[in-house]
Amino acid sequence: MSDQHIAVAAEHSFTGQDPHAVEQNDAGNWLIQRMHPADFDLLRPHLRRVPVISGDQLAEAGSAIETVCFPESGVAGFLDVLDDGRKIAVGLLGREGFVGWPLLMGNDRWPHEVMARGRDGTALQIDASRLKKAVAVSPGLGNFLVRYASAFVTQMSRTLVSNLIHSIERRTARWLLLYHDRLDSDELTITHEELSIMLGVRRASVTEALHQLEGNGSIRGHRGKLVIRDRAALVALTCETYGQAEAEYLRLIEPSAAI
Amino acid sequence: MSDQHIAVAAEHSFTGQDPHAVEQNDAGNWLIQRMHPADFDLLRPHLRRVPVISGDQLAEAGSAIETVCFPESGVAGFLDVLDDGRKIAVGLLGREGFVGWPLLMGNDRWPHEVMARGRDGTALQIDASRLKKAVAVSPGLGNFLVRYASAFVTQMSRTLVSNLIHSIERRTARWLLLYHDRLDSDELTITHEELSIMLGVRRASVTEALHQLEGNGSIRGHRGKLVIRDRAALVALTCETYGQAEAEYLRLIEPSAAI
DNA sequence: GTTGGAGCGCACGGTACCGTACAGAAACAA
DNA sequence: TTGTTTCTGTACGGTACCGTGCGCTCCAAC
Repeated sequence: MSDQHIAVAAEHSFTGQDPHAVEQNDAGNWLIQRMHPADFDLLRPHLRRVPVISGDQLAEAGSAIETVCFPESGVAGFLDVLDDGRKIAVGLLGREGFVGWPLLMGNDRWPHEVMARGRDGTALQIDASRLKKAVAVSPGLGNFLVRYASAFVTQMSRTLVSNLIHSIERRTARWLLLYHDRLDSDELTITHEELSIMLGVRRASVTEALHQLEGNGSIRGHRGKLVIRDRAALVALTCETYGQAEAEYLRLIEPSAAI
Repeated sequence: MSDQHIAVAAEHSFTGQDPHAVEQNDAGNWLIQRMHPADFDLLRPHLRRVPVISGDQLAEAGSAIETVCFPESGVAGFLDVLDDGRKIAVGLLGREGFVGWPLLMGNDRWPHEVMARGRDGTALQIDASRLKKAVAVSPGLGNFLVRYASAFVTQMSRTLVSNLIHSIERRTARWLLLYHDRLDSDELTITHEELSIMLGVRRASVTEALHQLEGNGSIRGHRGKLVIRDRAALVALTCETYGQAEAEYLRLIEPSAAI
């Protein structure tokens, strides 16, 4: 967040460059890190590091996509918003992706609400119009970014399956893994209430599920916090709904080859 | 299917053109119809009309995308395949879309199994490599096609929500609407068994749900067939999980404007 | 220290599903 | 006709959820 922002700026001030400039090697976002350097050069003049506070609304369902951001820490929950105001989580995104993939699919409006979660941190932000121009110049960049969208859709698909066939305990295990993957710490800052929204169930059901997970030693719960103690046990509980989407991400993003 | 194929070929034989050539106006697929004529010209030499029989496997999860097809009749169910062989439906596609949208998202492998359903009919098929070349020549075509992918993802998202918050009766109503939209007739050829796969529930639960729908007069059931008698009643049952994705399709596809 | 709120534990009856199973009815083949 | 398969109706006990509500505990604010 702000402190970090200042720290990063200071770190580079001695180079004589714009102190606000973002460099590819110090970017905390995996897509920024792994994109072709020439593509990064297209984006760099327009990238700015901004603070992201847990609870921030990064996008409003139905409104125009004006800025896109590449998280460097924390997570972003994608929520489908119903007419009655209820919100159901359809996916989770962190520093491995970017908030704005619908733009790369030709959509100029947010299909979901996006909420910052997990921890306060930073993101690299760019105006949607700038990104579109860069993609027009470099089709390879567009292809690279839309491959992430493909990976996210796979995650959505697995979430759908998990919701349909698994108990709340298993679904909770899966969601904790999605969180854990995207944060640096084994200690997750999350309440039962928030998990219940993500899973689309009662808060009390989450409490019960977490007790079961505590029972077999895979997690420890404190007030507003959860500590991951046995990841393997969690993975085992998710059966096949965790891992495939993550492998798909690596397959699609790791190689810089275009289709 | 084959009969229709021959009929279409005969219809054009007197023009002196290649009897197998596909014309934009007589294509039954909405995307083919609505794409820019110049883009259609890029595809035309490589398009072929092929029969599609209900039950055909159009794609195998995990295998390479070699051909892409634009259905002219019937529907295609997208299924996530689990390690134990169980299959869960994540979406439905018909003549309004195309089987192969993952390719336009930079993915060279099928993320799902795709099964032809509903009725026998035809599709316009093209080799994936040919389509990629056409998209490389015309970015506008790529943008147009990937916008359909965006609409499909919205449908997936609503399916996820529907599975999470609605009773089997409501989810059945929604699925019947998705079918009905993509077929010409009020009479749907579908068994309880098949619906149960699509909804991820017991076959007996579907039977029960259909009886409820018959009870309020919205459908009539026969052996292997269902007749839609009151669409509005079905729509009402789906609450907000039907309609939004369909509106999104029109918003993204109707105008030929690029972003 | 007191107060207030947020987070959590727990309990109640209710119900919408589940897995399984079996038999009748319709379509089809020989 | 007879058999065979497919589709449908129905039943059973079991359970994993649900909506609701209430009270405890921790923590922060004052």
